[in-house]
Amino acid sequence: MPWTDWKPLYPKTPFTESSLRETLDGGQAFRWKRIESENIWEGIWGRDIAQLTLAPKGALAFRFPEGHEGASLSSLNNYLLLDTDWAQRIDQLPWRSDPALKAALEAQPGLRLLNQPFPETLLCFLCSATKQIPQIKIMCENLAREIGSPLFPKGPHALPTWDQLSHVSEAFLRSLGLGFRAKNIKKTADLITQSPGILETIEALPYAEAKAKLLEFPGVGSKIADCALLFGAQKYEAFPVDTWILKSLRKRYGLDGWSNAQMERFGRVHLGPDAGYAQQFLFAYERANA
DNA sequence: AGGCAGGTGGCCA
DNA sequence: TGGCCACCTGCC
Repeated sequence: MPWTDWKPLYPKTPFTESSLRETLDGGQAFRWKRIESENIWEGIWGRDIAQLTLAPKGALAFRFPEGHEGASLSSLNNYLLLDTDWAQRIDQLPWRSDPALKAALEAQPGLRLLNQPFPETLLCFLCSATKQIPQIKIMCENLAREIGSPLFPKGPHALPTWDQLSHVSEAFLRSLGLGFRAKNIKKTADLITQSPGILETIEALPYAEAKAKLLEFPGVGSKIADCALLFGAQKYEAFPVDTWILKSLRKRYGLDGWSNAQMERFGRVHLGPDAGYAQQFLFAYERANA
């Protein structure tokens, strides 16, 4: 596949090699891969595809497949949230009074959140239950290849839409390696297609109401709902509590014996309106030190 | 070979 | 609310 020439992008907050990797391939998104032996990342979101690489001074360079540049640049800018002042957001977090958070922030300078399409974020995280990142990526890849539409003739595939998912059987989803997640995805697809516009509605709702609606979908519990809202709907109050955050809060904050619900509440109360952003640092930090 | 993994939901006290 | 368990599948 021929690509255009590299062009520069200047994010308000600079990247590093490590923050680029952690942002694209650290568990927020599941469709980025590193091109062999080169420091190039290739990723697909919605109906767009791009390659990225680090440029001098924390800038990025990007390119698109030749002939498919279309509206991609504004989409890329929006996806990567290049105009967001992440340093300013970090400064608002309570790191001054929280040594554990301070250490996590300093370990991953340049880490940021992505702004992924909401419907596919929900799908990816429905796949994520009790799976590790490499396995989740394989499931997403299978879904895209077998059910999703090609981005352009002979091109790679987008993740399937919920409408496309509603047209396949649970057995077929199981054949893609989804296991018990197949039933949840199938049922969720049926519910979504029965209520046209429901995901757009949910995405536009305030955090608490959006979460309550998401919890009505089978297979979507508190953690998956928070991931979909944080990574796919820019609800930064969302504080997904997974096994890593559980470990982090137990070990570094001394919250032994707390329930997941209590942990969630602690995160949102202690870390504030950008709790989800802080969560991403704690998550990366805990995983790096595993 | 058997246990465990970015969880959820059902059941029981 | 809290504890316990089944649930697919693949990897260590």
